[in-house]
Amino acid sequence: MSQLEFHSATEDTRQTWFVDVILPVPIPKMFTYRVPHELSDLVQIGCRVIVQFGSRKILTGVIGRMHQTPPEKYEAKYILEILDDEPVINKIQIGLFHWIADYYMCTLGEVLNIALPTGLKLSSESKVQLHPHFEYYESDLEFSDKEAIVLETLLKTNSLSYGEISKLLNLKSIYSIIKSLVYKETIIIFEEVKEKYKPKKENRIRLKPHWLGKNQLQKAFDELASKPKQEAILLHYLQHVPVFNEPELNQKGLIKSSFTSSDLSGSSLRTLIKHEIFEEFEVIVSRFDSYDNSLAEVNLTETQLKAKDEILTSFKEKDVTLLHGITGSGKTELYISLIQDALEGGSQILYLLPEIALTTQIVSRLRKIFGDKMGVYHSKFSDNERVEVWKGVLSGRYQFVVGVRSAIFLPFDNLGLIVVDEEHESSYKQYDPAPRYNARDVAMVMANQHHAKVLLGSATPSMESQYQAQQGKYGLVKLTTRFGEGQLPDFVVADMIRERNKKLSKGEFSSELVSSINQALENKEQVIIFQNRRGYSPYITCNECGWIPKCNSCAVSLTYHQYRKELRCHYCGYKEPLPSTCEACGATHLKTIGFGTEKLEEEISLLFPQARVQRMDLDTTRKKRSYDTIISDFEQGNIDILVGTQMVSKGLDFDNVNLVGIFDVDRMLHFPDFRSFERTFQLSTQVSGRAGRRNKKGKVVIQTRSIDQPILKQIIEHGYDKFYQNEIAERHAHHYPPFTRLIGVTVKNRDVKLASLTAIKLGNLIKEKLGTKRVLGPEEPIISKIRNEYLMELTIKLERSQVNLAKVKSILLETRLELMQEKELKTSKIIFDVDPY
DNA sequence: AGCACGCCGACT
DNA sequence: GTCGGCGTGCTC
Repeated sequence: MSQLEFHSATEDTRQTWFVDVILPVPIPKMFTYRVPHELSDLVQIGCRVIVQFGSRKILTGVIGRMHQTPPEKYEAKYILEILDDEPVINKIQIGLFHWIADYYMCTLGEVLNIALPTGLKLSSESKVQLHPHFEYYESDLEFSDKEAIVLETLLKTNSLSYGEISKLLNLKSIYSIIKSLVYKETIIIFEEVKEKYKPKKENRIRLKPHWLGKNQLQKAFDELASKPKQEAILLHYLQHVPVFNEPELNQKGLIKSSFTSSDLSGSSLRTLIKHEIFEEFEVIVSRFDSYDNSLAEVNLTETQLKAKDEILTSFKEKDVTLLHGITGSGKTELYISLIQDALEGGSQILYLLPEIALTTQIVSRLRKIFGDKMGVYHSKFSDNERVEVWKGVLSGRYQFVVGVRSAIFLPFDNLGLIVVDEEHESSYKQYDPAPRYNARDVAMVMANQHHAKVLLGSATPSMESQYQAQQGKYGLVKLTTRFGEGQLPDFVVADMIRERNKKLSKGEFSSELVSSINQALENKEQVIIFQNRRGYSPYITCNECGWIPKCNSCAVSLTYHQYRKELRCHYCGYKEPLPSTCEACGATHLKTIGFGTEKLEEEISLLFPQARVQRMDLDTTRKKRSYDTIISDFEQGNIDILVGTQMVSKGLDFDNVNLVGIFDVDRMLHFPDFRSFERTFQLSTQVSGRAGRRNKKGKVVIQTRSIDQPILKQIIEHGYDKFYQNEIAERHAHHYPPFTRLIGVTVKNRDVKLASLTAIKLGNLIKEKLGTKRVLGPEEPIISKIRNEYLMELTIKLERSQVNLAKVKSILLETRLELMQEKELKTSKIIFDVDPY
């Protein structure tokens, strides 16, 4: 009793903690919860907590701040549980989250949602069960038929989720029934929380310890003398685990599955376990195989060594260095060498790659050098695997991580170097959902937090990065010689208009491309044809009336996919079978218009019947292994011609490719966007880099109808500098990045008129506040409707030096808030996209 | 974003 | 009369 009094006395003197929790909801603030005294010693910033949010929802959040100020305007709820002994997110990250939310104009919750791997998030499901004091058969209460069904089912099954009840009663809204049953105190509602991450477990078998030792084992054999099947199992065990010589090996045992693989009897094993000769136990194992370290050495060439020196010198003065290295100049070796140095220095390293460049090829190459020290963070990994990489970074197991965009969210606490390879890639920018962040740019902020260095690498640096380098903000190092004497390819531009007029072309294939392919096939060389459009044809049309099938939910024509005989919308995923007749006039002839990779593949097979053709695009690489299969088939020479989208442009080194065809450069060139030239230059240069790797000069054929475009000349001459000079002048003249900063604004509404009304009002308000010159639009985008929402766009252009960015953003957010007060416009969604791509 | 709650039209 | 639709306000 005195003990109890003593306790409560100290509790009164103890301070009550409050925590501001970041919750995965799109509300722009943290939520304050009270910490029960018994948990006071356990709360830490960065730990996950379970809290109740709203009347019933249970959520996982992360503690973002701790303090002792009770909120004034409301009573804080208690946190229900703390999930972690140690923070899963560190303080540097919390700071970064704030920066991202601020800079990219989204909420902390949205950042958390993307940052935390799904496996670390918990979700809850509302369920009901019978009230403990309620006895159905002894009750005098009146129940409706539906209520009775629910109660009777609960007697049998213990608990039901809302969804299950809804199905059971064949009703959509079950709310009133539940409310009535709760009111009658016959059921209670509870939340079931599930931890998603499950460690991988392995069942193992070992000898019970008292059998260890020669005499004991002999005894065991004696006992089993008349039971050959059991004896076989014991022998199998001893063969793999020689406990005679090393009894300590028994501790680890032998994996259970090894007993089932051969002709050993499972039931005999069970008997042996029952008779306590063997025992079964469980261990938690990693989902990743283990590897040896340092199997391979990296030897840099003289040029590479020189570049490395320059980078290191540059790092002394500047935090960011741009490495401009042409394709095939061996940037990867350079990265590896720098990473090795950083590892020895004891700091962490992050190596970012765009999705399509993070291939098995590159991972296995790195694996040979860094072995177990390296973690891989990839979107094709399962939720569980990602949690293991996350925890591996926390525990220090992975000092070095190679990963895609989202790897910037891993819990690093001591970064020394971040490498952003293919720095110009647009896939570093996340577009949907929020946060609409650019991993390259966030990486630089992150490096700043850690006092780390950033190396940006590219064969075709983005205008932004090159400009910063020119201005002296970043260091600049060039690598201009190709590895292994490789030469840059010859370029040929095929003028499709002339070819067509002179009837030289075969369909959409120029005579140049056809003869080059024939030549390559004769020489037993491989060919890559690049076409940045998947599917069979971008649309089909009726020969008679010109009808074109369109998506019902989006303002686009449906793309025809031949291998499934389907029409598909590339924006919302809608699909339907290919109609046999025109839905407008009933005519039976529908023709395909335009070339996607599928049709290209088909036409090539027809034109070159002797060649083995393979297609590589989103549709042929959906499965986890399919990408690798195609690549290794190509590597082994089982494919003569590879047709593909962007996927064929990245990081693949094939010795036997000497011809690359760019099937339709115009499509990229005429894309209505200020970056279209930059993108065309980058993509064309990257694909061209696949041609002629070793000792032999490759060839690139570019098909175009705009033969006079100066940019084609720049691609041909591989004149990055020339291209940059022209393009930077254009950007300057028209006030585009890097001279300005853009904020894209998208307005969405299911009603066309409301979408445009909102956009116009919004446009007027911001024009008033920021000046007319700084606001472009509103305009209807090329695709004016997606998933049944009509879109309108505005672009805000801000001069870099003259504008207080933070102030502009707060004006924008205020304006949105203001507009959302208007009853009519409330249904509109307004989305800001900072630094759009 | 969810979810509760309210108000309204459309059917057993 | 329910049932289900959608509009609105709130979440520590």
